[in-house]
Amino acid sequence: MSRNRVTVVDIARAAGVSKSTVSLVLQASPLVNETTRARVNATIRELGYVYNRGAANLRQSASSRIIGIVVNDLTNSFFAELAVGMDMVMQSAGYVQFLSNSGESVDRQREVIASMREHGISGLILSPARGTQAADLKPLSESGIPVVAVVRNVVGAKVSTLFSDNHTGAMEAVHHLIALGHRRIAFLGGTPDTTVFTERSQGWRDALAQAGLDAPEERLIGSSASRAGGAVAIAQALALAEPPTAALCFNDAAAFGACDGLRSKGREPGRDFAVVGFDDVIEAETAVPALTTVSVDPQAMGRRAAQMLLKQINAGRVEPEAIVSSVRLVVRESCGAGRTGEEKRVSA
Amino acid sequence: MSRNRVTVVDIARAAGVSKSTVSLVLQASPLVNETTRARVNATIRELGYVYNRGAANLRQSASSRIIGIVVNDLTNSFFAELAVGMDMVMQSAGYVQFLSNSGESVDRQREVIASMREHGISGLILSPARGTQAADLKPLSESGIPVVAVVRNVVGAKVSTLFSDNHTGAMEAVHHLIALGHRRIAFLGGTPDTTVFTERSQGWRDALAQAGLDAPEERLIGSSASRAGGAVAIAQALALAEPPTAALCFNDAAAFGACDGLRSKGREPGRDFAVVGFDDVIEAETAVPALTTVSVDPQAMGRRAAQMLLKQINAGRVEPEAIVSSVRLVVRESCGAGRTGEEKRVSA
DNA sequence: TGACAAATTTGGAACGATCCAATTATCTGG
DNA sequence: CCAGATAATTGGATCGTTCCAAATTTGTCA
Repeated sequence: MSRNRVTVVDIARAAGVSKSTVSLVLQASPLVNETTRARVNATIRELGYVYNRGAANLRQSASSRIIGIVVNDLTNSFFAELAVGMDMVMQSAGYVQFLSNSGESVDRQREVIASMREHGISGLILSPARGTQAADLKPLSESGIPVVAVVRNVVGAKVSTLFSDNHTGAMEAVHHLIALGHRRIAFLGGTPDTTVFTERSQGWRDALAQAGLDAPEERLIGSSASRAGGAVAIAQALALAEPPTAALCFNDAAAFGACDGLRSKGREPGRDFAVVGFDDVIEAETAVPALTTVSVDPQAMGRRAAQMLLKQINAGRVEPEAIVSSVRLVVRESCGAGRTGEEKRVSA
Repeated sequence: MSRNRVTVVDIARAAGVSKSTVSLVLQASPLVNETTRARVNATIRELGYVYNRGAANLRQSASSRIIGIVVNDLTNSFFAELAVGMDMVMQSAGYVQFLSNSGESVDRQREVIASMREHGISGLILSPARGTQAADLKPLSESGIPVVAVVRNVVGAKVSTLFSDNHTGAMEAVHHLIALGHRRIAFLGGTPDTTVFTERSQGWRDALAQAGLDAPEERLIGSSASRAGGAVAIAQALALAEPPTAALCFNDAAAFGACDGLRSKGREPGRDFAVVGFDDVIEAETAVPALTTVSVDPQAMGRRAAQMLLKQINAGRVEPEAIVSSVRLVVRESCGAGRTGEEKRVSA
């Protein structure tokens, strides 16, 4: 067994003060005399004392300085960047995170959240697995633990939310493609069971309708929201009687897959077919051709979500707010618009 | 404030037993009578009791069931997959992880580890930031907390290690390129300040030497280990007086970048130039062309690291072991070898 | 029925920090 | 040199659980 740990009492004894004084020093209280503080701090270093946050958290007042983050797929770089953004903010706020992957399983998500709760998280950021019910989050909000839902919605849950403006983003992208002269524009990738899909595909439909163009359902081709899924979807699109000449993809991964699929059919994305993605993950900028995409800036979104949560934790009371973060179309090469040059610095 | 939480005492009162009995029920002790157990469990559910692990951990015996994971770059999918593998094992072992990003900063790494220690982790898996000293891990091992270093080494530290067999993997890749008829083979990407780089580049050198071929230093072109870095490196390689016809890249990200760079110079990877990566991240299989790469299987490596750590935690004493996990060359399209067909299922 | 064993249950003292009220040391000005 | 204020320090109770030794209930058998 590890040797018995050093506690405040040990420090107190060694420094010749009471444990109360040591506690005050630990909290950097102004009440304690400078020389005493120095002596205690020296002893702390000398004995290799490690603060035991668990013990401190026992008093019902204090916050645990732990938050939970649950995402559905860390291997998707969108979520990885989201997590990194959260990590940054939390780290500098002196928090530490439990970070887990639900892998789209509500059961695992439930287990993980329960476990985090036992460990005393003071807040949770959740990118809900498909099929998450409001009831799954009920216990959290009932015990006053703030929750921020990101990316996807949980209908009926009284939690804060942070989504990107999917509808507007999709519309902008489609408008851009129309302006470039395209008339048959497809929507590729994604599964229809998320609000994100609904919003993005509706944006596609609405933009086309606004321009007086057709949005036949055969041009809305779902698939898994991955690189592989994008490849499958583009193949299906090209096989149509009236194949599209451009596509808005559900996300960047699907867009990359669409580019792959085009190449394997001997077509060059950006020249023979316009591809637009959604999210603006890091590789979008350096890929060849650089991906035109609707920038969601997942890292910034992560930071924002973390700030929302911290605000609620500090406020001490749960006051759900709903924020829709705006998006902007970043025009690069894959849509066939003139390359701006500004994006070329990397490969130069 | 949140309403005052439900404790064992509340359960005890409501169920008409003592808190000790409730505690026994919580630990599923066989000592307690069946009917009593049922009654207590019912009360627990009824009152919405949440176990307070922090309080339990106060008794010096118990393990916290928390481990820490620190990686240097979560946005790199190699590390994301590594983390997911660990998450899987930890989740089913009933553990929960603190997961943080050091972003290659030893200072942040130190802070994060210190914070995790205050929260009472019972083990740590670390993919060390560049420049990590053995002294940084000393306090951990001294207090008996097992540490597993993955991917990179920390010289002089008494911790368990899990690396991939970088030297052999690099040699295999180069042998393959030689067998395909290449004579001028470059090594692209990566920075020389990690053991991983040393091992992989040495494998490149040794394989060439074994075949009686030259390994001039000008063909060893370092750069950041990223997509952008790979693009820079290949540009430099093509500008040489005697440009190489093939390259082993430091990792898959650099290899993708090299492909990008080739294309922007009008050369098709796999046809005009052979590219081999290292790691075998998920996209390697679905990219076009599919990337020939040395498979490290990061997710499996993550699972293995987690198992090593759990073993040590359960053993109760720190007994460092060093494991080198074997790698294998996965031949796909980017090296110009005939496509096997087996890899084509996705885009079909 | 009583003696003894086995099965259950139970107070109370930990664990390591915080916080309050109370105490002691130090300073100030008349 | 002392009253009164201020500064600094300090016991002890407390948080929610576990664990031990001891107490109580139940069961068995002569």
